Amino acid sequence: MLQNPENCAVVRTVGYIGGKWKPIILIRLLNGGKVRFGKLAVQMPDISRKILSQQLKELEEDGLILRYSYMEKPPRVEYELSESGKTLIPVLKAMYDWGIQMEDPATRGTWDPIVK
Amino acid sequence: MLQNPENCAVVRTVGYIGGKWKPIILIRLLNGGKVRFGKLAVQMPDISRKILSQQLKELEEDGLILRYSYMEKPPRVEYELSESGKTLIPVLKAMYDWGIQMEDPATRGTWDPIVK
DNA sequence: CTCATTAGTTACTTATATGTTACCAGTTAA
DNA sequence: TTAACTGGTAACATATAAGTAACTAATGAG
Repeated sequence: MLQNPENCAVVRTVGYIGGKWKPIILIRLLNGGKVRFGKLAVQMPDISRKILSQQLKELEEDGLILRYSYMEKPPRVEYELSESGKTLIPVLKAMYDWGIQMEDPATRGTWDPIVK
Repeated sequence: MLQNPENCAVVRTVGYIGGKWKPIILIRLLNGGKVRFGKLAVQMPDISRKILSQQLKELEEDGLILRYSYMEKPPRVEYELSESGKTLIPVLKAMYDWGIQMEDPATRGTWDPIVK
């Protein structure tokens, strides 16, 4: 995880949810319910499956998501926000709102998975 | 800055304030007023002056802080949160509170520049 | 004259994050 | 019997972030 020499709580939070992909993964799981690995991969075309797998494993190790693996062939694995992960919702909301404010109107995207 | 292929607002926010040092710098400037470069350097013993300088420049280029350079020798430079930077306060607060929740009690630090 | 002062920069090195490609296993359908 | 399905992993390559050491310039103090 991100180094944190001064043991700053904000840096710690960045370590848990920062980076290029973790916010997107978390937002995909925000609406609740289990989501399959393959569905996440389809929803995020630009992330490689290796990185997706790696990020999911880190989120699971950090206790933010739960992983359900069914012993079937072909395999089926589902992910879901944990109780601890749900406490992130107001944090993600604050970061999301601020990021919207800072968005260049000319480059404005339509990507808005936080719908409610 | 951090790549953001899906143009996600949360990732954008991480790009502005993420990393190992930016949260700490911003928190140091939260209480308002101008702070000299050297004072920041003393308050953050583990950051090299080169990196501190670089991070301050990025924050300034992003419009989050203001830089006042007085033409004196030896030089004097002061930094201050901009109006745009002040809009970060609720975001940092949310991230700070969450980070405190996640802190391992055994490793609990005493570092708490958000005093009020 | 010489040294300390301040806020940097330049060149170079190391660490961390992210990415590409190829490969695997057990079952079902063609 | 051959291919497709799924959720990975291993080996390798690159990109970004962070760190180190040496150096600069104008003035004042000793």
